[in-house]
Amino acid sequence: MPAHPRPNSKKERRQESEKLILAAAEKVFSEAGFGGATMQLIADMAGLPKANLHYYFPTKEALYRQVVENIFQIWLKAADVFDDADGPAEGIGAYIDAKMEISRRHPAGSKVWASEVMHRAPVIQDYLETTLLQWTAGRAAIINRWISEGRMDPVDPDHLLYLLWATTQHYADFGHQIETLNGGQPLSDAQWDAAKENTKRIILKGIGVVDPADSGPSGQADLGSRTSRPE
Amino acid sequence: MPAHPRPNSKKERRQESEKLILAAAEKVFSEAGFGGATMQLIADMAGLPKANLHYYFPTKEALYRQVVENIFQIWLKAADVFDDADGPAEGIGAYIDAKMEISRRHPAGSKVWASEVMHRAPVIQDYLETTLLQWTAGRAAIINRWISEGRMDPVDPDHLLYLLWATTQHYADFGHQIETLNGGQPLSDAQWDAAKENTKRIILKGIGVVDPADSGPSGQADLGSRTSRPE
DNA sequence: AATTTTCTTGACCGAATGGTCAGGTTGTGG
DNA sequence: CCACAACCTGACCATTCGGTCAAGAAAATT
Repeated sequence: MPAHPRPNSKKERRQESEKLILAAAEKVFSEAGFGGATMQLIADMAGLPKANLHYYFPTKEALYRQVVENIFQIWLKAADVFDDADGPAEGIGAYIDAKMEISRRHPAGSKVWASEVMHRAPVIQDYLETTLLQWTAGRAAIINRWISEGRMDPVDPDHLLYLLWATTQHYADFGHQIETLNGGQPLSDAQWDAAKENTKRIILKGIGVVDPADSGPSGQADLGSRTSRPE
Repeated sequence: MPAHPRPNSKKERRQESEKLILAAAEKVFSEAGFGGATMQLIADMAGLPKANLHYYFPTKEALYRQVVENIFQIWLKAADVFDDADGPAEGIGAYIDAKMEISRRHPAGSKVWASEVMHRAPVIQDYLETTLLQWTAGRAAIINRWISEGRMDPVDPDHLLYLLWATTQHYADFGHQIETLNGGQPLSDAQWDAAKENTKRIILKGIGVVDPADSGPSGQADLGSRTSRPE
């Protein structure tokens, strides 16, 4: 038992290999879909022989499942900003920011998740029925409380959540389409900020949130707004 | 030359067969993705021998391309309501209705389209760069005109379109997730109406559209469905 | 050093896939 | 009725796929 974990300890190497494989798998699955992805392609992208993949992940499905579960965790974690908020302006605004950031930083994972759900969630249906169902109910309760407190319009919480999910996820899943319509260029930092601000402004105004701290100066469409980065 | 085209004329049978195959293909592609779909599966679902598929569509890709192009046409056609409108309330409202209806009536096609774009549009990239680009520019011009006329807030037209696409498409692509969160039941007619009304109300209000003719029953959101789960 | 455990990998396998083709059937125009 | 074209399909093929395995290499443990 080494007092100082050397850079090449057994466990570390295992974790590094798994991480390497998972990263390659996420990319390949996102680009080709589960059916179109091949273990050979993933192996090549990870720079490992195919048989080595099967040492760490016994089957293609096991590897895929791990990729999906990883992105699901990231997805759920973005909810923290929702819970810790004092009101709808802060909570929903920060949630939009957080989910937009996920679309920006994890486009591959977002696509894998979208693909999984689109194909009737063959491997994470249980998560949908348990974790996600509870999560949604909890957030709907928060929204309903805000509504009853008169801090926002009476909207259906479920459909509001769908609206948030759809809009933010769109920037990842349809990123290629957006890029094409943007002259073939990926969105710049300023454009990402503009996307966030536009989305937040429209939705927050749309649900009747009037927060002096966030209502913006006279509703300009200008993209000079700054972005708050939660840690 | 038969004066009256009999029900089994050559051309009619051909069109019927193609239609049958395309319907089966759309379903299989949407459920399994391009890579996961097999010609055998499509053949079984169409009730035809596999070799027959290859008579009408030489390759899997040709069949897939046809499916994608078909849904793209439906997609584009929904734009008509946008063009014919007198103002943002009518135009955008009707566009949301039309696209929601597509998500409802053509969920399989919508998923195929989403999947195609998600995978970097391998077969319809040219459509994105030509038809869709022009379409988008034209609608952005309309929106900008409405803005300059003071009929809505100054929002970025592109991001507004993304918001519309995302929200409406979500009800098809993530229909399975919505269904799971709805207690495993598909959305009822009333729930679809609620989804439409919620979406329209939030977005139209969010972009500052105030049209007395379209502000719904009794101005303030009466919104029949507080909870979307029927008891 | 000896031994046990963990890791690595080229070679291989049965199954499935997209696609082909030859030969047969059916409809059609003359 | 004939001849031609269009249509249909069971059998077949080359390739690729996910997965296995045995034999070795590299650590960890004793």
